[in-house]
Formats: sequence, structure tokens, C-alpha cells
Amino acid sequence: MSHSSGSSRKRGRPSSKSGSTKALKPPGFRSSPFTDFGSYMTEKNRKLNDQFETDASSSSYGANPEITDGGVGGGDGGIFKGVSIFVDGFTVPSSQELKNYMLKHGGRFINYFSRHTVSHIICSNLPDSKRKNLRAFSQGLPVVKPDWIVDSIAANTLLSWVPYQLIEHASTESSKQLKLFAFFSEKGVSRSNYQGTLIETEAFLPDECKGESTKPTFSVTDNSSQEKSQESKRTNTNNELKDVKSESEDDCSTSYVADQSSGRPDRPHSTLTDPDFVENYFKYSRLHFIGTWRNRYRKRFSNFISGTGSKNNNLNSNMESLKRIVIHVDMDCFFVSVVIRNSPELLDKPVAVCHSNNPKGTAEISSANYPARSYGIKAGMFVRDAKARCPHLTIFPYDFSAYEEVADQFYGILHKHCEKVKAVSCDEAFLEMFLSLNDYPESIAEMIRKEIYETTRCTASAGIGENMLLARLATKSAKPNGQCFIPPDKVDEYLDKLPVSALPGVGYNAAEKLRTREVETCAQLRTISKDILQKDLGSKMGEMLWNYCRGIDHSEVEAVQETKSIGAEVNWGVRFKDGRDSENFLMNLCKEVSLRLQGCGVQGRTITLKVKVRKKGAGEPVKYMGCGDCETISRSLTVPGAINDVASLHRIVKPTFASFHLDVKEVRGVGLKLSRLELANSSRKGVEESRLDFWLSSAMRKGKQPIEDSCLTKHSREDAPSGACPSSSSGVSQGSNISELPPLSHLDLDVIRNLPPEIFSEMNELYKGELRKILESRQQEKECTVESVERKDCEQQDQEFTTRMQCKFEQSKASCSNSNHFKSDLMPSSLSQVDSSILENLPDEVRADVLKSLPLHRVENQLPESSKSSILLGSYPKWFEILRVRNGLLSEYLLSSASFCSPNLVPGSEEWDAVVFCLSEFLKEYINQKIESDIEELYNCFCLLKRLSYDSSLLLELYDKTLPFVQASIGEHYGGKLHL
DNA sequence: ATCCTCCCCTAC
DNA sequence: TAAGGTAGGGGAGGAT
Ligand SMILES: Nc1ccn([C@H]2C[C@H](O)[C@@H](COP(=O)(O)OP(=O)(O)OP(=O)(O)O)O2)c(=O)n1
Ligand SMILES: [Mg+2]
Ligand SMILES: [Mg+2]
Repeated sequence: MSHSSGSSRKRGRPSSKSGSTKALKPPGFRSSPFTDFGSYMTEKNRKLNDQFETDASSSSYGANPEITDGGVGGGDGGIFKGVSIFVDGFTVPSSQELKNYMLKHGGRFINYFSRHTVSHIICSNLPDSKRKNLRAFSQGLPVVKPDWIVDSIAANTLLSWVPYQLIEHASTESSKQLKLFAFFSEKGVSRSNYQGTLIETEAFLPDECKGESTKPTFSVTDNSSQEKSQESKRTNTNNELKDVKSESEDDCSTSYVADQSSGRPDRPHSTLTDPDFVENYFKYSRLHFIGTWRNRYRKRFSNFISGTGSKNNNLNSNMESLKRIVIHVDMDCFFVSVVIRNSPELLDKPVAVCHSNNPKGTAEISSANYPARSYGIKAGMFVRDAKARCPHLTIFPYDFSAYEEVADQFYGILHKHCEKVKAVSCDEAFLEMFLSLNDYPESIAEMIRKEIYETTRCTASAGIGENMLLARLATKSAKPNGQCFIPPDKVDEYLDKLPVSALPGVGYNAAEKLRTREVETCAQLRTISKDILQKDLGSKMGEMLWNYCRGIDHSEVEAVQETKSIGAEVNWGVRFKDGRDSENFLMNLCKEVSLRLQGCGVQGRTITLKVKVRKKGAGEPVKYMGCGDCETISRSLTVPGAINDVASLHRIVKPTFASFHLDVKEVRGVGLKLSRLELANSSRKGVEESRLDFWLSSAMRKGKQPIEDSCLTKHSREDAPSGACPSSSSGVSQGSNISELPPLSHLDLDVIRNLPPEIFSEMNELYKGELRKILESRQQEKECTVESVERKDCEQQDQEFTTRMQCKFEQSKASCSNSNHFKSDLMPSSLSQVDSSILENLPDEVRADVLKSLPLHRVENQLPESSKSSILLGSYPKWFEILRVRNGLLSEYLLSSASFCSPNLVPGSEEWDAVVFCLSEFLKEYINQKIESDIEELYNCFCLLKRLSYDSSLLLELYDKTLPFVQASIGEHYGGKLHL
């Protein structure tokens, strides 16, 4: 190995004091999530206008608008207070003018599109493709013509944006969707709050500072003269806490501690206090930022990604004489470098990026620069530990939009120099090139690093090797601000003393396992046979280790592959006091995931819900608002038709959550993820066919429709007539034709009542008039839920079948009523539905009380039936009731009764058998009724029954007894089997 | 064998 | 106070 840059390491240290931010690059292309065209050349001189972190440092403390308004000196608040626009495409007036308008009148102009920071998208015209997919492309935000801004200024007041929407209300279906969507996601309502916090924080940026100063810092890092003199005078150890204190008394400073200690009441941010926690949380999460960066990159650089490397074809004339070279480039202490890039005086001082400067705090260090690392400070460490090691550590707040901007510049440079770029993260990528023998990879790396530094004023390091592994390892020894080439003949020497933990893929656990086998270095690792490694660490891991410790890595430098899953999770600040909290949170999580899916234009078939629950005995977490020591449980459900809309997601998520039988007070984290993704724009017909395909076993498919595959592809190319979200069916429990809409029971009636009449009418129509009925009956009877109201309306029909079933039920009841174990009082005395629906219709809190007797945590399969509550036995007759309701679907009930419990019966006892018999007779009747009309319903029922049977041996028995029947019946009618 | 579900692990 | 996300790889164990 050789450090090709012994000298270059020192080279290029910035020494200029010029803090001024003149554009080093010509103005480039704005970032847009909507176009393929990249935006990596964002203008530098915009950077202070869209600061994300200034939001963070003040908004979370809820600084009073009055206070901050006063502080600004700008005074007037401005007509666009609370408005944050993102300009898409060509506009009149130009985006530059719009930006000036916004800034002049108290609004915000956002370069980096994120629906968390943008309130309105400004756009002059939309191509048809976007118009059709409005929801996906706008991510639920209003898309408004620029006239709105101009007119508002002329009127000197903020006009309603509604008349300026790019797409008019009534004309198209997608506009209807937009409006409804806006309602369901509460954007229109809750947004004002959100904007409120944004505007408060904007005020922290005095106009004068824009060009010159760095961001406000927690400690003394500003360029302001006062701060600078302090900085230069003080000695290390003494001043830090003093600094913090004195700053906290200095009301002119924007110190973090000052904000926090300025006598405001505590406002702990958690799901308990913030109904929009999900949305707010992600705005400030660094891990969310780096976790979602990839998707933004994909969109912005898709023109570079999708094109297959053609330069290689150029060269493949004499491929043999070329050597493959991999270069790995990684920005040095990225988050820190970016925020101090205009403060060269800080380069040799310990600096870290963190939300908090509290020396007792548990906020995490995101990145620490190299001076700070010499104190042992590392990413992920609590700020209090960092401060303990280095009291004079300077803490900077995050600046996410600056990271985004620098990352764009970084990738712009990489793509310019190389066709094959594999993005690892926002600050890190692999380049592959095939060089002739007289080319020096070192000079290429040098050139790239130089350009990165000159463009971003941040340093990058590079590693060069013959494969990705070696390049990556080389980067580690090159850092900071250096580069390193590991030539093939130095590989073993380099690896010998390398700790195994330095190998990519070897984390804490693998390193520990190896350590207990007294393997710490790659040299030691090489002495172990592949067989042993595979036996001890798994087949893949063993193989990988065996290769890596010899410097072997066959993996290819490929562009990003297709996304396999999309999800969102929150494991911080999650605290529920009751079912309403958790319900609200789940709904917001569904919204979030739905938007992300739509943003990517995909739908998913497998829905996975993950929950973290406080481990028994675990106290309050060390980390403030953290999740602490938890048990993680997850459950997934696969539906035949892919979904990505909130309503369908929620319809599945809610009962799945309930099926965990958790005490919500113990929940510390929730995640929702969709996999088995499909493109969202396949036609309805294609979806229908693929679902039919899904229900039936392969045997039948082959026999019946050999041509189907080709048909399917053909159909799916055709455009869906209605644009976005063609399927929209959950595939489970689709009761009627209101498939796009959330079930009535999920609507907040208070909100509905207060809707503008015209929107109410529109919704009422969509719900076929049910909405009005509900409001009316709700007027009289408060306890009554939507569901039961629906039921009342349909009560008189379809008595015949039910009557027959009643007889059977009464029969079986009678036949075992003499058993002394039989709790006959738990059985319904008649099928008077009142009893049976009570539980379901209880308000969540009450039901939670009723269900107190259930175990707090997940009901394990092994749990004896007797320990479960028997109250739900009374809900079996509900099965019958289903048939009385028009279009009543058993699957719907099964899905919603995930809290289904078995009766307090002894397996194998007479009464047990009676119940099983009764239910199986019912099921058979139901099958007969549905076999010709609704095979999907039967499929759904048995999927759910199967799932429920994991928790209930009674239902297992029922499932086993009825499965043959349904399969036989399917075979008879369709010549196949349900594919379960 | 091959799939699926429910985990755990890793990296940024 | 503080913002512990995201996505892929892979293994164990059960169902088919
Ligand atoms: N636990 C972590 C790891 C990383 N990051 C963020 C901050 C980092 O700046 C950025 C890039 O991660 P790197 O691993 O590349 O770390 P740095 O760039 O900070 O340092 P290095 O010089 O080692 O690359 O990701 C984070 O917030 N938390
Ligand atoms: Mg880095
Ligand atoms: Mg990195």
C-alpha cells in the first residue's frame, strides 16, 4: 500500500478568511422532484435562504412569534408569513423573482423540495403526465399558479390560494382526489401550525447576515466580531460551560441554551403533546435525512443513473489492455465540514454537529471533525459524553438543506468524471473506471478531490483499489483530506494487521463472535477454513469473511437497483396514553407511508407493521424520549391487490396493530413498511387479472389460461382512465363501490360537521348519502358508532339465511347446555344483535378497559385458551349478523376483529365441539352463498382465518374443518384451488 | 428444494 | 430535554 498523497494531505487546507458566499459556480438547475433533470448545481448564494436548521433550533422551543419578530428588526411579519414555496419548472414571473417576493414579504423560498418544509408548489403549467398523477407528484401539497403570489402582493394581503390552483376542482377526477386527499391528510387544517413554526424561525436570519455569517451556533462559533474575539481569547477548559451560561443570558445571541432556558414552559415533544408528531419529527431527524437521501438522489440524477454506461463501450475495443480501477470517495466529517465550510478558523478546533449543546444531554453527535475525534468523540455518542471528553467542543446545529446542496454538487462532479457511479450515501460513492496502463488513478482521484474542494469548500478523501473492498478500506487510511492507493501486490501486507471490525459488513456482533474465537485481525481470520467460518457465522457471512480477509471482492459497481420496500418508522418520542393516541399516530404513519409510496409511483402488496414495546423490567430509557430496551414484534399481511392509499393502508394497519394485544402505554416505537412493490400505474384490468391469478393455485392457472401472461403485460401498458391509484382496493374486505374512500368509521365527525357546505356535499355524495345520515343520527345518539348506524339501515334484509342459521345455532347450544363447564350466560340468549355488537362499538378506551383481562403483551400461541377472556364468545353470533347486512362481508369482520378471542372452553370438550360445529356450519353456508359471486371474499376469509388461527386453537380447528370444503367447492366451480 | 414470515444485523 | 431512520442482506424455522 502507499499513500500516494503524503504531501497532498496537507495540501489545500483552506486559509482564506473570506466568508463571503459569492457563487463559485454559475447558477445551475434548481432541484426538482418532478423532472428528470438534475439540479446538482444549485446556486450557492441561495444557501442561507432555505436553512433547515434555523427552523430546528428555534421552532422546537416554540419561541414566541412576538419575540422573534422583534428580534428580526424586519418588523412587519409580511403577507407571506407561514408560506414556504417551491417553484417547479418555468414560471412567470421567474423563480428568482418569486424568491425575491417571498423574502421581501415574509415568506420562504425552498430549494430542496420536501413536503415537510414546503407549503405550496408554484407552477405555471403541468404536462399531462404530471396532471394525471397529480397526487403523486405534488405529494399532497397544493399546486398553485404564480399569480397567487403576485396578486397577493398587489392586494397587500394573503389571498386564498384555492382559486389559483393549477387544476380546477370539479373538472377532473384527480382534482377531486386532491381535494379529498388534502382533507384526509389534514394538510389544509393543520398546516397553519406547521407554517407557524417555520415562520418564527425564518425570523432568526437577519437580512444582513445572509451573505456573510455562518449559521447561528450553539456555542461561540459565529463570525460576529464579539464572538470571534471571545473565541480567540479564551483558553480551552474553563470557558465552555461559562460560554454557555453567559450566552444564555445574552438575549441577542441565538444560542441553543439561551432558547431553551429563556423561561418557557417545558414543551416535551412526544406523541403525547403533538398530534402531528410524525410529520414534525422527520423534519429534524438526521437519520431520516440520510435514510431518505437515496430516493431524492434517484429522482434528481435519474438521467445519469438510468443510462447504461456507454463510455465503456467506447473503450471495449481493447478491453484486455485495460485495468479495472475502483475509486471510493467520501467526504470528510461531512455534516461538520458543511456547516463550517465558511468558518476556516474552526478547522483545527474540535467541532461536532448535534441538536443540543446541553452538557448533560442525551442528544446524539451526528458527526465530529478530526480534532474532535482525537478526544474520542464519535458519531452516535451522547453530547454529554462528548462534552465530558472535550468541554470546549463546539456544537453546530444541523443544516439539512446545505447537506443536500453539497451532496448535489458532489455527485455532479462525480458523474462528470465517471460513467459508473454507485451512490452509497449522501457523502460517499464508488467510481469504476477502466484505465490504460499509462493512466494514473491517483491523478484522477486528485483531480476529483480538488474539484470537490473548490466547489464545496469541503474536503473529501479517496481510496483506490482493484475492487470495491480495497477502495473502501483505502479511504479509511486516507482520511482526512487524503487519498490512498492499495496496489495489488500490497494487499496482503495491508490486510494483515487490519482489525476484522474494519471490514464492511462486520459490525459489533460479528466482531464479538470472532473475538470470542480469538480472531481480531484479518491475518488471524485467514487461518480459519471457509467451512468453519460458514458454520459459525452463517453461509453468506462466512463466505464473505473468507474472501474479504484475502482482499477478494467480486461485487460489481452497479447503479442503484430497484426499490424493494418503502416504509417509515418512529422510535423516538413515542408515548401513548390511550387508544386514541395510538390510533392517531397510526393514521399519520399511514399517511406518511402512503405519500412516500405515491412519491415513488409504486404500490405494495405486503404490509408489515413493526412495534417496539418496552421490555418487561426496563425502566425509563437513558436517552431522553428514546425507546430504551424494547422487544420488537412485527406482523405482515399480503393482499392480492397492491395498495398505496391511506385508507387501504389504515384499514389493514389498524386491526394488525390491535392484533398485537398491546398495552399502548408500553409502546415505544412503530414502523410501517410495504414490500412486494409494483408500479402504481398498471391498468385496472391488469390488476383484476393478476388478482384472479393470485387467488387460485398455479395448477388451475396453467390449465385454464395459458395466454394470460401475455395479455396481462399488454393490458398493463394501457393507461388507466382515471389516472392515479387505479386499483385502490385493499384486496381485503372491499365492501362496496366506495373503495377509494376511508371507511365511514374512520372519519372525524366533528371535522366533517364543520366542513364548508360544498365540500360536505361532495363527500356526502361519494359516500352515497351515508354521511348525512350519520350526522343526523349522531345528533341523537352519541354512543352510537358509524358502523352500527350503517347496520340499522340495512337491518331488514336477508332474513332467510340467518333464520336457518339461528336454528342450527340454537340446536347446538341446546345440545350441550347441560355441561357444567359451559358458561351459558356467555352465550347469547338469542341472536339479538345488541349484545354481539357492543364490544365492537365501544369507544376505544372503554374497550381497552374491558379487555384489561387480556395479557399486556402479545398473546402467544402457547397461551392456554382458558387464560383468554371469554367475553368475545358473545361475538360469534356476529358472524350471522353479517349476513343480515346488505353485502355484509365476513372478511371485513374478521379483519376488524383481530382482537378476536377464543371462548373460555376446554379444547375437545363437548361445548368446544359445539361451537366449532356451529361455526363451521355457518362457514359452509357462507361458502355456498359466495362461491359463485365472490371468490375474492372467500379467499380473503380463509387468509384471515388462517392468520387468526395462529392465536386461537378454536379457529385453527375451524379452519382445518372448513378448508377442505371450500377447496372442494372451488374445484367444483372453477377447477382449481384457493392458493393460500 | 423453495417459499414465506419474523426476526436480527449492518451501513450511512 | 430532543428529533434512535431506512433499506437491504440474510438466517431460522415452518408451510408447501
Ligand atoms: N451514526 C451516524 C453516522 C453518520 N451520520 C451522518 C453524519 C455524517 O457526516 C454523514 C456521513 O457519514 P460518514 O460515515 O461518512 O461519516 P463522516 O463523513 O461524518 O466522517 P468520515 O470522515 O469518517 O467519513 O452521515 C449520522 O448522522 N450518524
Ligand atoms: Mg464521510
Ligand atoms: Mg460516508
